[in-house]
Amino acid sequence: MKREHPAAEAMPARVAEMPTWLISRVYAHARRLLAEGFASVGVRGYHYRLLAALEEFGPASQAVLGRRTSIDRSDVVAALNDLAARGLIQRAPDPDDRRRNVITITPDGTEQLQALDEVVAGVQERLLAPLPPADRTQLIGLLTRLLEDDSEPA
Amino acid sequence: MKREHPAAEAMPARVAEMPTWLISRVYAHARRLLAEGFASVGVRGYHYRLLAALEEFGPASQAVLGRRTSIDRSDVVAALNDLAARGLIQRAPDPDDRRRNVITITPDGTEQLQALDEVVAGVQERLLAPLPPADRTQLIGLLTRLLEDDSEPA
DNA sequence: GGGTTACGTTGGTCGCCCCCACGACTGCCT
DNA sequence: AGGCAGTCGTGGGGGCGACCAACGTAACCC
Repeated sequence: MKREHPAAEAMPARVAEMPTWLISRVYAHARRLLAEGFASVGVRGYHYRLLAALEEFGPASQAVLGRRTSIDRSDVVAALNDLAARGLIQRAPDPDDRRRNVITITPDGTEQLQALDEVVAGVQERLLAPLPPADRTQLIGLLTRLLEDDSEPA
Repeated sequence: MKREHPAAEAMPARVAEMPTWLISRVYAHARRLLAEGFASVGVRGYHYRLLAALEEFGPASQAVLGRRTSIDRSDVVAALNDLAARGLIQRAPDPDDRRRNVITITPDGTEQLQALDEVVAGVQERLLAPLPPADRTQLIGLLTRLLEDDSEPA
């Protein structure tokens, strides 16, 4: 009955309360939860983000998608290949700019996305479970502020 | 003058405020800062964690080190190889248990660790820069609570 | 028209996390 | 004493997320 993970033991003190460490732990936890949820549908984070961007902003070029989702151009290609292979998106050359592809989400894609939305919502809930609503907004606010000042003013 | 990163553009709304997303962004940010800091010394997160564990708890077997730092046994081997090659740690067979190696941090290792400690402290500062002290403790508290209830009570 | 910029794509790297299998060895239990 | 369970070090593999370099094509702008 003692399966569990290798057993945590004790972490070096200087690390235990280090924000970067806490972040990475929470990240690992979140990623795990997401992976669990996505696994059932055979999908990864990249796929979800791309589908979401497509559904919210409509058809777009791969480069734009990449910028919107913070995914590298290269990785967008691969992820879209996967999605196209499953018929969740459609790739067509842009008549107005022959360098581009216009990516469109298909009905199947929209459907899949809705299912994923529920999965993701469940994950948020599971992740934040230990916090009462007020603290959740607090946390979201704090995290957001960490990112706002991200760009170096220099 | 606007080379920057690809340029953020706009994120899908359903994702933008999603805790898992914020976490992953903050994590990416933190990781970058750490990587920058560590790069100058040619060291990675694993190395730092191991050195810290050695300095705080004293010599230990590789398995114990792995448990203390949450690093997989396999990865501990590789990281220790690196550290040993630089003379920052020393590997010796344990006379009391011939399955084990006893890992000891060398004076050079301690020295290196101190340098790294400063680097890491600087990174924490840079990461939390947008937040006043009160909010920093708030954040740390919230993150910690997300982790506490991590293990399923079952 | 010629230089610069943007696009899609290929093909890598790296950090971190994780699993499996093996041989060597210990420890415990009977 | 003998045997089985469990540990330890090690090597192998894989996966995900982020990132970078380079190319050929096409558009842009002066």
